[in-house]
Amino acid sequence: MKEERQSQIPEVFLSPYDPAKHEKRIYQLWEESGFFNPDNLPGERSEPFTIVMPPPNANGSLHAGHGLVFAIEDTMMRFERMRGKKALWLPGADHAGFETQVVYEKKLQKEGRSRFQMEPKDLYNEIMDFTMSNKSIMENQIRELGASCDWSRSLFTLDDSVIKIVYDTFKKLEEDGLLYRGARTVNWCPKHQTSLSNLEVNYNEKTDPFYYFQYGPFVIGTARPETKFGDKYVVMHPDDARYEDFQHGQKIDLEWINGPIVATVIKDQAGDPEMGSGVMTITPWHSNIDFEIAKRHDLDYEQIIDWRGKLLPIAGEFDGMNIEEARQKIVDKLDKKGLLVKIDDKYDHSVPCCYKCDKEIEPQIREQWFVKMRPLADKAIEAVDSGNVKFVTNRDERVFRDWMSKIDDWNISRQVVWGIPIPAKVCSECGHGMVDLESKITKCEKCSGKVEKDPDTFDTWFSSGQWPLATTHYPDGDDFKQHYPTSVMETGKDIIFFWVSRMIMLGLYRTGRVPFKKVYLHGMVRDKHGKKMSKSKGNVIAPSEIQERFGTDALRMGLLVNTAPGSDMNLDPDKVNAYKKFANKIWNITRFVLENTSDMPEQATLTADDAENIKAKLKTTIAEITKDMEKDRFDLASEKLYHFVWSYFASELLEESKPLLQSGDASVRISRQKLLREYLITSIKLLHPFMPFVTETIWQELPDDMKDHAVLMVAQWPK
RNA sequence: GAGCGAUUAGCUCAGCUGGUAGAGCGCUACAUUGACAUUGUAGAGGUCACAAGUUCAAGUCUUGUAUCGCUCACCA
Repeated sequence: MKEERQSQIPEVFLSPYDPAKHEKRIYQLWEESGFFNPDNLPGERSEPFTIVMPPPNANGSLHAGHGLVFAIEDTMMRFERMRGKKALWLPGADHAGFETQVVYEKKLQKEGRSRFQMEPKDLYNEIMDFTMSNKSIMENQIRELGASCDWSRSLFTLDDSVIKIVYDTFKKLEEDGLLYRGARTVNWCPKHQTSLSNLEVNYNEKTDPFYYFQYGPFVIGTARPETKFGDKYVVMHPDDARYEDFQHGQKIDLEWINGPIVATVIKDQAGDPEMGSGVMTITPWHSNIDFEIAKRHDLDYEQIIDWRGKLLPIAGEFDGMNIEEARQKIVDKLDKKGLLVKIDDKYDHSVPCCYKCDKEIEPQIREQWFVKMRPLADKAIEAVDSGNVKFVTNRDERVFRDWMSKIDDWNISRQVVWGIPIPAKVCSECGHGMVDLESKITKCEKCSGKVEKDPDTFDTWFSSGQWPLATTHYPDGDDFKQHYPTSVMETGKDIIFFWVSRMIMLGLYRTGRVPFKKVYLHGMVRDKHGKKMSKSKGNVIAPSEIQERFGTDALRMGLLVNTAPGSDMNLDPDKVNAYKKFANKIWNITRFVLENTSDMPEQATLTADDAENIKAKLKTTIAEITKDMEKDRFDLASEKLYHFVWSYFASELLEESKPLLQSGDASVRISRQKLLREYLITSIKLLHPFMPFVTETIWQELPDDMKDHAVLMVAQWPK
């Protein structure tokens, strides 16, 4: 009897579900079906559903965080595709400017080379080769995660069409008076030899000595004696009674590090009477606050520290010395001169550091391109106010508004070769910058001086900020007409400022419309104890490793179940293993149902009891799951499905069916067969967005009369 | 300095609009040629951080306290 039944089911079900045996084949089936491309989808589909994929950096392998990105986005896509929408997921790869260059520099360092000994062109070409080979590895990993994106529309952030849009935006910003080139304080990394945006700077807690020096009649305090050579202005608050005898502009002769100097008294609101003695000297070239004061009073400023972190000739005998090395020597010298008042050893402060190398940032004045953010940010806030962009969590919306309300101008130029060149000329005489898309400008518009091509490249986020325009081919592309604004922007909450906010601002700026209607931000993926994954801690889990052990579906479920939107998730292999078992459970349910329903007649009717069961249990489950998914609660939907399938379908329904399937009453038996098939087909469909591989593998083995389409990916979502 | 979040079973976390607590792993006992050992059944284990308040009713709402974490800003 048993052998007889087994002979009627596909042989594949006789052994446990083995993901490695099916996943590749199934992805190929999808890709060859053409259904990743919305133009090929079956049936009439008018309503678009579009996601622009956050293009992964093409400089390495996918990490666990990417696993979460693709699990969430693919689930969204598959759900909406099955619901009959014109589903388009736009893939891409990011050249990731500075990020990639840093990765490549490390590689060069291992080989005993340095970018500073290379021709920029050679360096660029090497990084291009490196990126291209990583890109194809990465794209295969995206396929392995089951991503149902339209590869025929794939784009790279350095493609010509992308650069064209970026250049047009740059030009338009100039025309609209939103772009300027100016000498301003920038965050300079002495190691990487580039400026960084404020977002690329981390503040590290440090305890340093704090020095008090006699500066003429004043005592000044500083943690950075090495910057003090050029200090010839002494600043105090206008209302500070202790210094009311000193007049603004008053000259004072005093002895300083390298001999006598003339200091000038400046009264400015920035002087904080509470701080130390209430008096400070300023170093405008190496401090933003000091620079602001200098600008207010039209003071001189001079560079003290060079681009490599060494002292300049103004330092006299300290010329050419590293600042770390010079500090103590300068203090010693001032001490010998009797100018050292005291040293406070426990001064806690936070110092700005490069987010990549952790080396201290040296603020420097440098000519850079800046975008005026206020007008762009105001439009973005309006878009949120009017509900044109919605954040899935209120928390994200608050964070967004807060940052937007106090945004600074954006330094978009980088001294990095790996990126989109800035199409501009710079006057070698007056420093004036001119946007020059066609390279036609030969002399300065302002002073008729000689011009040179700007050697810098764009901040990678300036181009990424226009990614929704690029991927939909603004302004004439069909995808732009049909799919912009896109439906959801799903990405990590760590790049809300870097990327999400800039896309909203630049999208609004170019098109007058938001680039996406909804923002879903996921949290970070950590190790099973909630610790950040890092190579140094050795707790990094590669998605591929988990996929090999448990299968892709299990990884996806492990990432999604009970991970509330926006909250961090801890990836525990034991949890993933639970869903590996679950995949096998579905597999065996299918086996049971097929074994017991192969003789079901075509004309099967449900008994009243079974009809009632479907109405009360199956239909309500469909409704609940659908509702959760519509609210982007994939964490709840997946958990409910797990319990519905395992605790109810397998443990209860299947068990209670066993005697009924043996019933002498044919109508009872046949009804039960029909009910089980109904449950199976519905479960497989509901699970498909979450566990696409095992469900499609099963689907392909099911008899045709159970299916509404040959490919589950485009079958109809249950109602 | 400012903002945000968290605090629920041994561990890691859910609990969405308030109705006497759930999952995975772990633990204990029992079962076994059953669709499934990638198993089944049963079970132990929680004054839901603390305090006060609103309410017929609070893990869920309000306020405060403590601890942890994250983000932003910044100092001479």
